[in-house]
Amino acid sequence: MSYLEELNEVQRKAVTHTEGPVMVLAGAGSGKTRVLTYRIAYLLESGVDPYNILALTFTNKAAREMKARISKIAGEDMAKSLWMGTFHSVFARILRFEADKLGFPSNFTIYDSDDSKSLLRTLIKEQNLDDKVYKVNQVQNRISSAKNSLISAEQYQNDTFIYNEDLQAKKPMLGKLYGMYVKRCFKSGAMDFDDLLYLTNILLRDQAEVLLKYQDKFRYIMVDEFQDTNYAQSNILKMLAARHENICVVGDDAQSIYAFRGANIQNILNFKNQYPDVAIYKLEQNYRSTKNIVQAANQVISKNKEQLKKDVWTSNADGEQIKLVKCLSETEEGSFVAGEILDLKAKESINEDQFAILYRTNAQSRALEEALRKRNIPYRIFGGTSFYQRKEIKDILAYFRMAINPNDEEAFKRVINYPARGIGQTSVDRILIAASEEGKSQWEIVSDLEAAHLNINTGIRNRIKEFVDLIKSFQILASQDDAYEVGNHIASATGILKLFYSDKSPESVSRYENIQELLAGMKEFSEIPLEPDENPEENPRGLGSFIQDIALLTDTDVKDQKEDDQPKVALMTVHSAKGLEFPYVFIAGLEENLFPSQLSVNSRKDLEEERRLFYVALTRAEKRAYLSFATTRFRYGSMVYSEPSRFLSEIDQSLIEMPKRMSGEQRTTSSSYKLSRQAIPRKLVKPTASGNGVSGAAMDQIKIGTRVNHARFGRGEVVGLEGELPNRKATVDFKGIGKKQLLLKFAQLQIME
DNA sequence: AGTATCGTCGTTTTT
DNA sequence: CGACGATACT
Repeated sequence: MSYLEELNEVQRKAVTHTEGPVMVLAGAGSGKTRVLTYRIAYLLESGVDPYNILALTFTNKAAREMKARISKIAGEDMAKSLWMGTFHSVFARILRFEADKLGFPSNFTIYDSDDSKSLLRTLIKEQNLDDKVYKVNQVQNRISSAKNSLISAEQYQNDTFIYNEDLQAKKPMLGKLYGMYVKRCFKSGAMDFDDLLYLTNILLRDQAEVLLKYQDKFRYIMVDEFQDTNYAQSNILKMLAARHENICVVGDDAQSIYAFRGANIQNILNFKNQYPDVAIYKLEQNYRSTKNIVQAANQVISKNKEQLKKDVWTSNADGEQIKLVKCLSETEEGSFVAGEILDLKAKESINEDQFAILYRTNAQSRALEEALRKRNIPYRIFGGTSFYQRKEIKDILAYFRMAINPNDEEAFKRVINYPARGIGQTSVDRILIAASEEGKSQWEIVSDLEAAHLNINTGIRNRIKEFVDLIKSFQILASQDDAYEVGNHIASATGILKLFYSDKSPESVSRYENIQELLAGMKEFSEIPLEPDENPEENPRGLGSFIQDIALLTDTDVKDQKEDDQPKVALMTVHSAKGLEFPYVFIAGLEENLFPSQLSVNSRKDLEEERRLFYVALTRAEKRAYLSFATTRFRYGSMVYSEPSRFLSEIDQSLIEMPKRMSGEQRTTSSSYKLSRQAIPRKLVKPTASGNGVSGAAMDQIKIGTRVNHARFGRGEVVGLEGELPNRKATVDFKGIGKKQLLLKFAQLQIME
């Protein structure tokens, strides 16, 4: 086991201490991933069956990378059989096995957060609630945190404390919404992200034999980024580990940055209360950064009250001072960053992939991107709208979902009249009402039209039947063929492909390309050779497996098909930079109310999380860190003045250097900047309807040759008439505009004397 | 029925 | 400012 020699003493102890509860407190850059990897390899070499090891990571990417490294040490076969993945993906897998015990189909859909929102929007409307009071995002948050705290809808509704909270917030119906939301998801055979954790808890809590089975299976449990687990997650761990207690959690309380998502820093702070005989190893030697960076980061984090004591140090060189840059605007900030990158590339031949630009909010990326683009610096943005969230992709995925689970209400909503097949809003609403009255899903209503009490005419009835037949044909294909064949068929049979192919507008071209990219991904998926443990009967390369596979992917996991090998500057939020490292790091927008965020400055707890976030940002840097702030910045469309972030003053001045500003040293003394240049709201000049429109009675007075006036097109002469009243259409030749066809009942034409 | 325009809202952060 | 949902229009 030669790799043990690559470890320092504490690392080696953490790796070889395999029995009983272990907590590894790993400072930034202290070789945490290496410890986890080697620990798993060590277990395997000690004869532990890979099937008995569960390793949970925070991102799919981390899981993939770790698997790759274990393959190298312990062999591919071993690595393949490990249960390794994110909480969500591992427990989704288990839930599929055990779905029937919860009354769910094993091919349940996973609602992403847009699907949940859409369902909530529907429910709010159905209940005739004011959507200004019941804001979808807030409702979703409330339900999400209830689930993360393992509070069921019934408990929620019966809890007077919660009810009073909601009452005070003037939202007494939240409990009811929660209950309805759960019911509708159930009826749709759908789980949202939180359900994957919540329902796993329910499953393990209520089904003793299931719990026993997985307790026995997962004899060794390892958890990465433990500081970011929430109650639902830590409770799963507690239950699973209760039998063997071979649980090893790795984390850094100083890097806990997901409290907003329910992550509870107390999980790590209290781990030793839960397991009194826990062995704690502190990895304090940083191998990543220079002394200056480590020291600056330590100074920052020391301002936090809530933390476990740790002493991060490094034997690396002192390195350079941290560069602090003041800019006048976000544009100038972008110019500085881009200019600096060009400079370093030219003078020290540093490649683009050595740089990362980090920011607090995604909205900041725009100005930075523009600056890079202007100078032709290749870059790649992580985050933002993911490939799978694009409309054209979600639409076609909705057909895939219908083929696998037609009860999926959100998918149904998307495809019932897309592409347009003449089933209008009114008919869709009637189907929805019928479904809710009869306690069925919308699919159950339309697939048995004869039985349903639907007030719709035969024309629409037939179109619905065609739709049902179409979906049924997809279902049959999906059960037999591989994902690529079915996907290809659906793309053409629905007419979606043609829709974008025939239109040559740039958006359509790009949508067409995106669909082709999706199909290429499906092809790749379908061609993966079968594993010995996969049952061909279950069509493991079919559409169902495909959509299950991609449901939990984020954009950082998606391989960009257009990716070339050209090195690129990385742009991302600090959150998505967690776990990564770069030689040169720019942290942009270090301003009060931005970093720390405006929403966090009023509470010590939130502020401490912002500080940890800054700590994470700073500790990504290996060689050099740039901190920049702008004195003015556009926000909500108007310019605001900003103060430098308080975090900047938490670093000792001796570690900081303010380099001379690059280009044109504009003086900031000009008092003209004091004048607030508030954006003046555009005055809207409403074209007032002049005179009365032509009423029903007057419509028949319009003849060919009648001279008329139109509010927008001005004066013209009627040159043609067709159709019967009240739906008569007139062709009017407008002066200087040309002929227009207008429906008389809408056009509000004024007859000229 | 489908499109253009209007109006509102928001910004953390993501599995 | 920009995205997106609601509405107004044809």
